[in-house]
Amino acid sequence: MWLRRERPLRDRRLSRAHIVGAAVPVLDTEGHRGLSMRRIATDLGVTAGSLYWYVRTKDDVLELALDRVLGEVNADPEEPDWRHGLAALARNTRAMLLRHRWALLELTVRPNLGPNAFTLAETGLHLLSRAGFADADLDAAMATVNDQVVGAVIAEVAWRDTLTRMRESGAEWTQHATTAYLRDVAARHPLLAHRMAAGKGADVERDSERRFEFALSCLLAGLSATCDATIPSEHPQAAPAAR
Amino acid sequence: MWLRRERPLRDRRLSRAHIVGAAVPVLDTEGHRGLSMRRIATDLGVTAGSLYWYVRTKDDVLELALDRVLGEVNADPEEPDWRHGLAALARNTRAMLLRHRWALLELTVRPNLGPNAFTLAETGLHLLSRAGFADADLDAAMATVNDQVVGAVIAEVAWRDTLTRMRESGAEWTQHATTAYLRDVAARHPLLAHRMAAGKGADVERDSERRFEFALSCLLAGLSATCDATIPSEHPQAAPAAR
DNA sequence: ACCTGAACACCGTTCAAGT
DNA sequence: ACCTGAACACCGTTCAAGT
Repeated sequence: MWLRRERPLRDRRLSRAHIVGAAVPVLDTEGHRGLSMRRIATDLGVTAGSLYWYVRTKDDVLELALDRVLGEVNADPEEPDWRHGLAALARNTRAMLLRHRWALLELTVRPNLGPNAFTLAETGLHLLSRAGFADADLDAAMATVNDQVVGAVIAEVAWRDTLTRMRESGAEWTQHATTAYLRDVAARHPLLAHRMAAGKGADVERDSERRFEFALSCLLAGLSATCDATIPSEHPQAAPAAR
Repeated sequence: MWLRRERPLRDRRLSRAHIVGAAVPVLDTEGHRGLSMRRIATDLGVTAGSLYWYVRTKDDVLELALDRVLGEVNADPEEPDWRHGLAALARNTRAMLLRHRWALLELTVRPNLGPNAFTLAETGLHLLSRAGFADADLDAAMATVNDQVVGAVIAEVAWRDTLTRMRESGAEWTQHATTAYLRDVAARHPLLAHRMAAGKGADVERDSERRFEFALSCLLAGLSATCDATIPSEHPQAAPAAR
């Protein structure tokens, strides 16, 4: 996609920018299911076939849409404390992904070669290199943080979506078949049962954030320990100050 | 899905087991794109409509297929060293996901309520509880490990898939447009450029494993530090032995 | 109870033909 | 150069009708 330059413009009514501009709102409000080439076309007052003048497949549209929303994430590569910088980057990414939930799938289905993706990667690398990582470890550390964020938000979104879906289709938790199935599960899995009981009246919003922060501090502690072990002369402090 | 019990059998030619038995091989060899209700039906010598007697939507089929392959992951909840136990669970999960790449999408698109999913969750919780985690922290720790594994394998698979796709469609790395685009990117992003240069002749297989192990040890170090901080009386050892 | 056959309402993509 | 209109080859799902 990013290799195919947009055609020079003359008297046209469309452009890639127009197409993503139409696609993103549809994705935000109706999800992947709601987006079709025909839908984008009619929103732009045009025929479905026309889009193929600007874009080779529907996947191209999604790739463009992803890079657009990646542009919404901002992070400061010059933040003095690399831990704070990385944490901010992670939190901002999470917030963006919660605004554009469809983007998670695009982010994960292929590597990301758009300009905004590269910019974000560079600031992440910059922060981690200042932490003392280099070469293969720099790659690995960056990947670890990214993967944690993506994995966490994926799980969070999946959970939130089913909760709202269940709210829409009536409170199925209290259905007979459901309680029977869950009782069966609980009987076989004591720890799971204990956790399920605790999660009954939980606040999804707060819990998700707690978990995200737990994972983040856990990971930063692990990264600190790892880079201190590799380059012990870098940070001659008393304690790595986890959390 | 898991709430709708299978109908009692009489003289039928089909069952849910038959359906997943037909679906999984198609998914393994041809991916999501290759799987359609009509395809499953013809493979079973039957009409597409028939499947809807056993299953309510195509999503049900995918949910069943996911739980089947989750059953391939084995892990020992009684492993004495919880770190070893968790690492093994993580590695086995990764291996399974590399065998059934389509499963990643299913795993992430909704929470997972099949019997095999519950069993795996229980052994993970068991290992972490023996590490000293409890209540909300137990949840969070489990989620952190899961999310790391899922996030890492997603990125790995996305990367591998594009590599093979590029191999199939001719070596596009050396195309003029590609090199121009990448040179442009490299000019703007020094650290990225450095890493891209290093990744030229890399071995994907080995690198993926290295990264996975890096993330794993990083995370286990972070978890050890966290639980030692919470319950310092639990493990009165000299050092947490990271890596 | 279980399965067929045909239909419905969609898809993404292609491509001649117009302007 | 850019867009239309119509077609192609598919989808998932429904449902009367058969057995």
